[in-house]
Amino acid sequence: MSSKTVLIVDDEPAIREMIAVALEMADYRVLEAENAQTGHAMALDNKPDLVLLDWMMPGTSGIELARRLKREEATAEMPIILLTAKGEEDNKIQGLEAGADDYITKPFSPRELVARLKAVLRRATPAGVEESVEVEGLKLDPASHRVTSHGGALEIGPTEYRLLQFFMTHQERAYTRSQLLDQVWGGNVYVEERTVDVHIRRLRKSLGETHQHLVQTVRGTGYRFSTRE
Amino acid sequence: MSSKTVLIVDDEPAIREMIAVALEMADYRVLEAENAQTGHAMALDNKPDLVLLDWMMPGTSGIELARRLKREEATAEMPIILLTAKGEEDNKIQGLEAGADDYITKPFSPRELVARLKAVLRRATPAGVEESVEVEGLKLDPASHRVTSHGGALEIGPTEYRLLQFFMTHQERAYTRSQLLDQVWGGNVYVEERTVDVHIRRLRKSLGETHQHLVQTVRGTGYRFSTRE
DNA sequence: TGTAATCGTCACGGTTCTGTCACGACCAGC
DNA sequence: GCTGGTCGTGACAGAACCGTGACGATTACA
Repeated sequence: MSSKTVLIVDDEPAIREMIAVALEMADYRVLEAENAQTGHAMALDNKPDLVLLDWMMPGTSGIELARRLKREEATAEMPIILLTAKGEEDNKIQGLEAGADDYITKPFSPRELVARLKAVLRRATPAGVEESVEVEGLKLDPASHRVTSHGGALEIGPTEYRLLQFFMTHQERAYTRSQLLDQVWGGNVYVEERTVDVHIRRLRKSLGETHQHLVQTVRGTGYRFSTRE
Repeated sequence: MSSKTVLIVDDEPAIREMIAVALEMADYRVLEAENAQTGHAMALDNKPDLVLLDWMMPGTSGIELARRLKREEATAEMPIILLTAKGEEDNKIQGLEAGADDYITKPFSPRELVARLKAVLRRATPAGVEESVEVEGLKLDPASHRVTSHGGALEIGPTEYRLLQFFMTHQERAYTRSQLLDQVWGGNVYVEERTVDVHIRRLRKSLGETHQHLVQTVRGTGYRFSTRE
């Protein structure tokens, strides 16, 4: 699960900093902008997964920026959370009408912020429907998150599951350890290449005698999933 | 099409009468209550198809009653239309947040009332009443709001009930904590993901030895309801 | 108003998973 | 047979993950 990017647009550095720290601790990537103009530009350039917008800012206000973002094709789907000072509750409806997805009143706790942000992101990212794959009686079903061999369930760990899923959807092609780390582990983790070997081993073990042969070593290169040979 | 029942809750007899006449002419069955307490009781007893609720009433207010009705399982699905005096427009959002389905400002014409009432009813009644589900002797019956194990009643809390209902109508599929929060708790609540674990625990406890195995942990992902394995 | 039920959160501990290492088997070319 | 490189394998410590009991807060109900 790759971490999401959040753009913070607020004119007060202290607030930005506070939010940034909270979000980074929760494993989000953070971008900052100190006014609506640069915020707008960054939203276009970096395509963040969510925008945190201060209501009151010198120059273009947050709500105005929200309207603009919602109006433009490229950013219309981008979830927006408005930040507002206490006592401006009445503006809530205005904010929501401008297209904001949620609305947080200052002061707020970092916990609350992260929780609501998660909730908004959850709503915004519809679950993808993945098809199940089957090969020689070996079946992987993403919906139930299950691997079966001729109907019987297979014991398989999380990483082995992802590895197998990748292989079954990318058959007949050899991948280097490096490529597998990218695809299965996710781009920015530092892991020894040999670690792949260990998980290949574990995957083979999980697959058992019946299906071991599907995971093939390509000496000098890496591994391959194939029914042939 | 059998005629629908509408419950009117308003402290002014004249208004009740006016509405009642309009509705009866449009072939609705009408129930009347003059305060929130009896309104609440009648909503439970008579299960009207829709509730017309005056905002301002002596004692418990209409909006408060709306909140209660939405909170209780038995009446949560019941559509609510709030009636309010002119000039209280600002409260609109409050009303909608309390769970009201529509909002009519006095004074209104009988024609308008009936029209909007029809619209709400149309939206609110999707095809099909909820059917009871049974699996391996475990039965959940939405009508009676009961869970039984081979006929014997099971102690189960509200949240556990909703969780079980969701699971039983979505078997064989793994859900992340996040998805469960969306589906069972409702989109915009801000709750820790681990809270799901706790309710899973409570659900398992309620299900007892006999049915525990149906609620399965999918390590690294979430949970699943399944009869297999 | 007090009591019971329910809820969300936390902290602790057991279990499982993960990444790394070390050792040895295997392979190709000399 | 020797050699350098590659891969399989078992072991292990730390991290991640999940189950569980307890607690305070809120709400329902008498």
